[in-house]
Amino acid sequence: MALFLSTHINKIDKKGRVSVPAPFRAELSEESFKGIVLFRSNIHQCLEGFAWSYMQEIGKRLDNFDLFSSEQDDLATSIFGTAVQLSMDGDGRIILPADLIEFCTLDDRVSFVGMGAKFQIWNPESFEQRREIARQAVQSKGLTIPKATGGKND
Amino acid sequence: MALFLSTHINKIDKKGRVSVPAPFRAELSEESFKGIVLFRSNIHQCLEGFAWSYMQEIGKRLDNFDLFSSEQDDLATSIFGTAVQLSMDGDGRIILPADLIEFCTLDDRVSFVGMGAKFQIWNPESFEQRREIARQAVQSKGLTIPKATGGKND
DNA sequence: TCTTAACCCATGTTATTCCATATATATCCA
DNA sequence: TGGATATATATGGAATAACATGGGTTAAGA
Repeated sequence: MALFLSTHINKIDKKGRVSVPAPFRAELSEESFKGIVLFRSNIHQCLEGFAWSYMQEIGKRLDNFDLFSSEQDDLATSIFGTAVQLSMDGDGRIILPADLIEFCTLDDRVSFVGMGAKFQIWNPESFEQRREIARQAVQSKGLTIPKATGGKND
Repeated sequence: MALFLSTHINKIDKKGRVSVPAPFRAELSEESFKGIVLFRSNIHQCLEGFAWSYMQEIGKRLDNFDLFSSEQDDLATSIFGTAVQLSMDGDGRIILPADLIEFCTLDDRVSFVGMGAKFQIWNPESFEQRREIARQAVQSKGLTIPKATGGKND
């Protein structure tokens, strides 16, 4: 499984292109589709990015719902219907669609934030505030990572 | 299996032709029949679109009902009875039959909405409302993607 | 004959590919 | 250790290809 780490800030050129950070590209190199899948976060004013195989996994799980059930329909609409698949050029760049740039009010620079299996794309200034809020939440609530459960992924 | 992603808005020309989005065409390229199957949604004012091979999957699932049961009969009628098989021209366009255009009150533009294994065809304005309703349903009902269950697809 | 669908080609726009360069990091040799 | 040389990365721009769309022409069917 891909593991995205650290925060990288890159520039958007006037054609809307951004370099995907090289360490992220390395994580994606084993994928059959060498590109990323983005969609709007429901919580923050940012984008969530995944590897293609992760979307296939979600697709399989959605198959566990009855076809045409309202649950399946709602989830598929809000997940697959709003996702965008972006391929990379030979230099590891993607083109951010205008509506997504607008959604997270990006200017000329973006932060790629590693979140483990996924990553987020932020306006660098917005992310600095978000980082501080997250840090305080972890501290005040005493949040910790749950222990391994011996599940299927071990 | 084909995986349809994202929402693409295309135009209907005065001859009734619409381009199937190129990424969708790519997903269909491995099919023996390079075209799509459409039928009326039972839930929404939209069309359900599938690759030919997935119609066979639907047939299999219908077998889980008792043959001659009223449920089986109703579903088979509304799905297979109304389905139309549309082939694409050399430029990847289909011609939407007039009764289907009327059913989802399409004007001059259509939204192709990726839903994973299937896709939907909407009037773009109607779909924007539908998208928002789906988003709220996912949030308010707390819908999540189920964990893999070790079913037949693993 | 008239209508409709299939086929072919043209065009503007957008995305992709290719190449060039600057900067930073890593490597190597003295 | 220090300096010179490679390598990787990010970024900019130009050439090329793909795509959606429009129109015309032919073939088929009622």
